[in-house]
Amino acid sequence: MPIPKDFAAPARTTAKERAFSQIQRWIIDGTLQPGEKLLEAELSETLGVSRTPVREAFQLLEMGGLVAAYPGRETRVTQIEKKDIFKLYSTLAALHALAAEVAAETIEAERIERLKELNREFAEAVENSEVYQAMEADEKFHRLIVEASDNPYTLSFSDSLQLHIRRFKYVFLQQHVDSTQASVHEHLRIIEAFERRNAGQAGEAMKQNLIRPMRELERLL
Amino acid sequence: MPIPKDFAAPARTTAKERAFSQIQRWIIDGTLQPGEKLLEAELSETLGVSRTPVREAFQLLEMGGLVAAYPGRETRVTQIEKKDIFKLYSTLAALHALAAEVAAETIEAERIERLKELNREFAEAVENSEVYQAMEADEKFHRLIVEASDNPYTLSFSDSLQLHIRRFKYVFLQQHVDSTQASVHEHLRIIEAFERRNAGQAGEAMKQNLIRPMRELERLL
DNA sequence: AAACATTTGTCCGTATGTATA
DNA sequence: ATATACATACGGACAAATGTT
Repeated sequence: MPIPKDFAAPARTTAKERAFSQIQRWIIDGTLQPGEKLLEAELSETLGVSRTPVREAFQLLEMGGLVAAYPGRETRVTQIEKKDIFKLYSTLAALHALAAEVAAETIEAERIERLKELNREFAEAVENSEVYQAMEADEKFHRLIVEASDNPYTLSFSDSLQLHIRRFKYVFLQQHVDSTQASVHEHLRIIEAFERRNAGQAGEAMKQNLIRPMRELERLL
Repeated sequence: MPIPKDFAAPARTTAKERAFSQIQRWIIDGTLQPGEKLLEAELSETLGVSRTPVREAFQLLEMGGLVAAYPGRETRVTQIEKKDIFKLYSTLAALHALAAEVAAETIEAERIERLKELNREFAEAVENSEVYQAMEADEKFHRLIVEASDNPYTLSFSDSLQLHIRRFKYVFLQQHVDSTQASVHEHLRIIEAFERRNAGQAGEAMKQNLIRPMRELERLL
């Protein structure tokens, strides 16, 4: 079989990117704690690269809001607090509602089928209390809708918010997430709205699907 | 008079930040054209700094979507096209509508007063066909509302979108913007909604205030 | 195909600035 | 207040990769 020419993204992976991804993971899963000071020298040794890619990674993380840099002084992991739940979810709800409205007008049958699949996966994971799998399926479900809305700005903002939310779940709830039967049904309502090309219903169902878990999270903390 | 201790942000300005700001300006005002290749060496000489801060600036610009980096190969200014008008404005409208709804519940009299001032400035600039001043006053008006909504995620996304929109206006319309009398009145409706603490009206008026100029821009191109 | 000219990616040294004793 | 230790910001050199002749 002929190898398909290294299609889509030949982009080789640089030391900077590896450093960035790894440090990001450590912040999200709590290995690097909120408020912790990051030392270039220490991390560069741990990661087996020089200080330059680590420095560059810090700056990217700063733009994403995962660390705060005080030039010439230090770089620290940002804090996160209960108030952020509302700020994160309300923003995400606004963006995903928009995405759902736009997607409702143009989404293809094939993508709808994929959404159904993902929701089945999600339901199964919920059934079996596999919280991590449920979270992943849920995120994929939402991301596919944002992709269908064909808006790179929304997509990038959404990814950024999801990261912070994930971090929140890890730090505060040790990965316990709000995957419930209710969410499965909300997903079905969204899919139904897509099939009927009903943008309004799609947007509303999407908002519901984000506002409800937000309230639950707030109640838990 | 005693100098006030370098209050709030003592944060010294680094070479990286200067490079970042300058290159960003050049991209937005079209000095650096869409699709143009950026050379580290050339820019570092122009800016009178070494390649390091320039490289760092490139990476930040990439996160903001103003340039695209192909690792090991090159970095280019991103393209922009008519389709982006809808993508940019619809996203901005969703975020600003949210901001207006939240702000309506909590905004203080003082800030409302400041909004009135800004809208007077805006109206005056529109009256005198000072398009640049009008654009600036309009942006300040919107930004103040987002600040009032007290959500750093929305604020940072909004700033990012405004940059792209500004770039759009420069590149396609040579700074001709859609500042009309209609916008002045829409601003008044938003202010009125704030005074009545009517979140729904605030959000709707805000959407109107963004969807209308979007349509006008689309018509013009 | 191979050597060349460019340009980027990475490393590390040094100066400058910051915090601490 | 001064000195000391330390971390960062920046520069410059080299290595690796790209695409070009």
